[in-house]
Amino acid sequence: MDKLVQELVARKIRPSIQRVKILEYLINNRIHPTADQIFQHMQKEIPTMSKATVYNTLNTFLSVGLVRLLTIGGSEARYDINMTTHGHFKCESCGTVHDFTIDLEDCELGGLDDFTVEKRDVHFRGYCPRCSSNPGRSSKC
Amino acid sequence: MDKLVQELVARKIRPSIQRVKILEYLINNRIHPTADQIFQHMQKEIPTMSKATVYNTLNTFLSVGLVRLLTIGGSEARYDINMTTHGHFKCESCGTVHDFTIDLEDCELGGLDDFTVEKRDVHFRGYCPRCSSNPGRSSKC
DNA sequence: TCCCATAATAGACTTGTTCTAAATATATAA
DNA sequence: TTATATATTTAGAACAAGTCTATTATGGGA
Repeated sequence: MDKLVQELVARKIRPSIQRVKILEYLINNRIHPTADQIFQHMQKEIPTMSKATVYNTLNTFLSVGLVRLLTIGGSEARYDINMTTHGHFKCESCGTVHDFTIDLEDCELGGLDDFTVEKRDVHFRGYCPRCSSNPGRSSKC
Repeated sequence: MDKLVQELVARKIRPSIQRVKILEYLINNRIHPTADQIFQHMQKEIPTMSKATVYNTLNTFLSVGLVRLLTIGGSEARYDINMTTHGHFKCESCGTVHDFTIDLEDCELGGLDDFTVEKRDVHFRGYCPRCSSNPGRSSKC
């Protein structure tokens, strides 16, 4: 818990109970959760927490580089506390998001002369091992 | 025009006026438009066209692989009629989306054994040449 | 302890997209 | 042709994700 508080203080974020709990959830649940998943979970811990607080907190975390925002596919914003370089794979059957390693430095690129590239995202989609071997099912992995 | 009709018929899509006009727009305006941009434009050609028709048509095109859906960054779905392999760069200043070439075959990947990969998207963000050389401006490129 | 700034809350609001039911258009079979 | 079935379009309601606003709560420093 202390570690979490320090993580926030180091980034000049006041460690309110709400923020610490959300950070704790992100660290312990590396499932690239949506804001709503976080909100649902928080209701168990702090029943009075509002959705706006979840969004405020996530936006604060984003602005200091504590989490990254993923937008794979449709209408879902997902939050990832793993800030190392990696790609994301989303299963089209069960919806889970998995990390994979990728080194874009190896890649031949063309057409980006004079562009200033600041962020690189790689999103793959398809079927995870579990859904690949169980075609037809579309429940939770 | 005939070519457009054939393009649709070849994919077993009935070539209604609305569909042909939307296809024509996508082919002639390779700006990765949003549904709303398409809708705005269509109002000039077919003033009675409803937004639902724009979405219906785009979803039909998506389902037969005539366009691809891009979701770079936030709340904007964009449609791309260029189905060749390429990456997308979005300028964080002016919002335009640019294509670039990339060959993911060259890339070292790890952690995707047993995954069935069907779609690969590469999204870069940063500043386009114009905005890079005009820091501060955030209007149209 | 009292202030002041910051943060949290509830709910209204906005935006993008889908859904629904009715009207219209098109294709097919008699 | 005409009748009938099917597909498409339309307008607006419904929905969902996220933001905004006004109010209340919190917590650190004089």
